[in-house]
Amino acid sequence: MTVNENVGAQDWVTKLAVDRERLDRGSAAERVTEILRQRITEGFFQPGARLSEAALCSALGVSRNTLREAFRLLGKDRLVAHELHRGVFVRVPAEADIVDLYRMRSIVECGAVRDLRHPSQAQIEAVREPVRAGLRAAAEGDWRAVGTADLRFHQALTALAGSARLDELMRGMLAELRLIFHLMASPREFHEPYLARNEEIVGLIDAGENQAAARVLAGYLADAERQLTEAARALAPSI
Amino acid sequence: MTVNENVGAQDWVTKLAVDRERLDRGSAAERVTEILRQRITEGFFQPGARLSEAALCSALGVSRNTLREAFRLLGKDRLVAHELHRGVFVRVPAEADIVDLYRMRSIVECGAVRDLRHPSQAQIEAVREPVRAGLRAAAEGDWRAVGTADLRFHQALTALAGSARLDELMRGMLAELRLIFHLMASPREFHEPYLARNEEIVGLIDAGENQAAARVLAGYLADAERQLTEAARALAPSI
DNA sequence: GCGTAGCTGTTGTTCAACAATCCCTCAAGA
DNA sequence: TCTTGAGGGATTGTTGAACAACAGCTACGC
Repeated sequence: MTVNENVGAQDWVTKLAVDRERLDRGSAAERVTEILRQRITEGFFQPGARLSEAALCSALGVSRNTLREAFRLLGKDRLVAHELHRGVFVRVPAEADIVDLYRMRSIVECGAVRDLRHPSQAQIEAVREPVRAGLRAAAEGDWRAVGTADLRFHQALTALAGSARLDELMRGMLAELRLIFHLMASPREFHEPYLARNEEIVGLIDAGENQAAARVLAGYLADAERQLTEAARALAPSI
Repeated sequence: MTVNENVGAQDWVTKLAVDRERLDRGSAAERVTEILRQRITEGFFQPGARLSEAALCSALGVSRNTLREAFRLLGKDRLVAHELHRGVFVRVPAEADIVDLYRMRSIVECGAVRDLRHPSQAQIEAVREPVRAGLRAAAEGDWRAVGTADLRFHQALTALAGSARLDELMRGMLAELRLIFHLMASPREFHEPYLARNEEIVGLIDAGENQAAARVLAGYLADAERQLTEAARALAPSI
C-alpha cells in the first residue's frame, strides 16, 4: 500500500475519478469541441456566424484536421450546421426547431417526473437547489443567473429518471435552447413567470404527487413554447 | 420562368429536395460513416472488434483523416468506443447499458403514445404495417425478419410524437439495441412473445385508448429488459 | 517473482499540397 | 434591364507523408 491506509479505499478512488476528467481532458479535438461549444452557447459566436477553418485554426493553434473533427461533433449536437463546400455556421434555429424541441422536452421531462417512484432525499435536494438559486438571483435582479438556474432545474428534473443517456440528451437540448434564447427575448420577461411554477413542481414531487407535478410541468412547457414561437414569428420578417 | 409554368411552384421545389439527398450523398466522411454504421449494426464487425485505422483506410480507400471524422460520428452514436491512444472498438454493451437504454425507451415510447391526440389514419397505418410484416415473417419462420419488423414497429410508435429529433434519437437507440442482440439470444425466443402484444397496442391506439396502450407498452418494455439483463448476466462470467 | 529499460506497432497531430466547389465580378447578348 | 456565361479568387474536401506520444510486449538484471 503506497497510499495512506487510514483513508478508506473507496474515498480516494472517487476523488481521483473527478480529477481524472480534469487532467486528461481527452484529445485536442475534444478540447477544441468543448471550447467551441462553450463559446457558441454563451453567445460569443452568434447564430448564423461563419466558423472559418483558417481563422479558427490560427486562433486556437490546431490543425485543420483536428478542427474538422471538432466540427463533426458539434454538428451532431446541432450547434453548428455543416454545409457541404460552403462551411460551418452557428445554427440559426427556426420556429420548427422550437416546436420540435419542446415536443421532445415535454415527453422527456414529464416522463422522468411521472415515472418517478421512490425519490431519495438527495434527488429531491438536487431539484430544490436550483429553484432556490433562481429565487435568490431574481431577488438580486440578476436575470441571466435566473436563466442558468432554470436550466439547471430542468436538468435535475430529467436526472430523476436516473439515465446517463437521458442526461446527455438533456444537456444537448438545453444547449440548443440557449441558442434560441440568443435570438430573442429579454431574460427577465421570459424567466420570471416560471419561478413560482418551479417551486410548485418541487413541492408536488416532494409530496409524492408525481402525476400532478407532470401536469404542471406540461403546462409550463406549453406556455414557454408559445412564448418563444410568438417571439420567433415576430422576429421572422427581419430575416 | 424556365420551368413549366403549369406546375405549381411549391410542387417541384419539394421534389427537388427529395432528389437532392440522393445526389450529393454528403462528404466522404459521411459515406464512410454510413457504411460502418451498417456493418456494425448488421454484425459484420462484432462487439469488441478493433477497428484498425490502417486496415480500414486501405479497405475503404480513404485517408486516415477522413476515417477519423467518421469515427467521431459513430462514437457520438455509441456504436464505437474511442479509447485514447488505444484505438476504436465496436462497443460491447454492459448490463448497465441495457438498463439505461430501456429506461430511456420507456420514457420516450410511452410518452409518444400517451401524449398522442388525434392520430391520422396514415399514422395508424404506419404503426400497423410493421405489425403485419412481423406476423407474416413469423408465419414463414423468418425470425430475423420478425426482429427487424419489431424495430420498425417501435420506430413508428415514436414517430407518433411528430418530432424529427425524437425520430433520430430512436434510430440511434435501436441501432445500439441491435448491438446488444448480437451478444446473445436467439431471435425467436426473444421476439415471438411480443407479436401478440404489438397487435394489442395497435388496437388500443386505434380505439383511442392511449393510456391503456402506454401501460401495455410499459409492461412490454419491462419484460424485454428483464429478459435481456438475465441473458447478459448469464453471459457475463464468460467475459 | 519483480521492477525496469527498451522495442514495436498504433494512434494523435501537424503540415503541405491539390482537387472540387462556391461566390463574386464583369462583360456579352437579347 | 435582365439573363447568361466565363473567368478568378477564396474556401472547403481529401490525400499522403511525417513525426511525436503512447500502450503493450519482451528481455534483461536483480
